[in-house]
Amino acid sequence: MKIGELSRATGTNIETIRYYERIGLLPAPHRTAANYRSYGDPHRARLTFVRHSRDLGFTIEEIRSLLDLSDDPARDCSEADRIASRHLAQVEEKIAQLTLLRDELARIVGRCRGGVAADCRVIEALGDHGHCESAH
Amino acid sequence: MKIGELSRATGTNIETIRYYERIGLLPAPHRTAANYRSYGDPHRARLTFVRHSRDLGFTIEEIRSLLDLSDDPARDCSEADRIASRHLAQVEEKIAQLTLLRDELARIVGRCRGGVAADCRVIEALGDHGHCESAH
DNA sequence: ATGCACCCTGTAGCAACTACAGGGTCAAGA
DNA sequence: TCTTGACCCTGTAGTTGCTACAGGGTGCAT
Repeated sequence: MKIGELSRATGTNIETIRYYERIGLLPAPHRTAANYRSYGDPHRARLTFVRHSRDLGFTIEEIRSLLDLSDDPARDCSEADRIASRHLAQVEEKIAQLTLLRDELARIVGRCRGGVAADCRVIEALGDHGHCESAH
Repeated sequence: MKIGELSRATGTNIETIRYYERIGLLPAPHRTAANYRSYGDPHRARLTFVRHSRDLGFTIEEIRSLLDLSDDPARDCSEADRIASRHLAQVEEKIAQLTLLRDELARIVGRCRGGVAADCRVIEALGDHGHCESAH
């Protein structure tokens, strides 16, 4: 299939597909006589893997490691588990951070009573960390 | 005070301070005879505002708007409230997204039973969105 | 006078794309 | 046959919010 079809089949921007090829995440496909890229099912599967992993927040480098792993079926699976577990921990930490941040923001937003900027509690709170209830 | 002192006083990297000046977020300070930047308390307050807002996840452009607002004390505070509320909504959406993602990751990680990559459930799950329980 | 901490400008790098500019290819319709 | 339009190509530059140099100047203490 041509790049446009692969793009539609995987929900990936054409520029992004070419970008993945350039950084070596996807192998260079065959070319037609007109120099068009021509993909097969293995390419589609690999790109699906990449997109799904990106959707789950894995970095390109993590995905590279995971792909290396799946390219070599004899290798130990524990590395994949380690990468995914570390990522899970990072996501959990991010959630915790954002939750603190949300609480702080909610407190700030809740203080607005209208009026002019000179008396604005939102602006005041942003200018003074001392108003905050938690570290962030 | 010199840039190093301002840096220590606000916990901001020196390069970042110069960057903020370059993009017009902080006004250019006076210079000493030796061409050193020389800051006063208003600069420090403004930088504190910026850093605090960044810590809370506001973008540079949002901060620019908030600063414009606080520079003009006669203006209506509702715009500040609107910016902060919208940001709060974004943070809440991000938390919701990450929570879905965490659940998906936890499911994937939980499936690893060791063994070789050929049988790896982690890698299998990444390659096939069909295993997922929710959209992401 | 010499070492050292500090300051200056300007540019390039990071992640992970995205958006052109400027061109080539191909099939369908007038 | 010509032309229109959709598609493809390469290469480069932009995005966000910094961070990290390189290569130089300044100021104070020993």
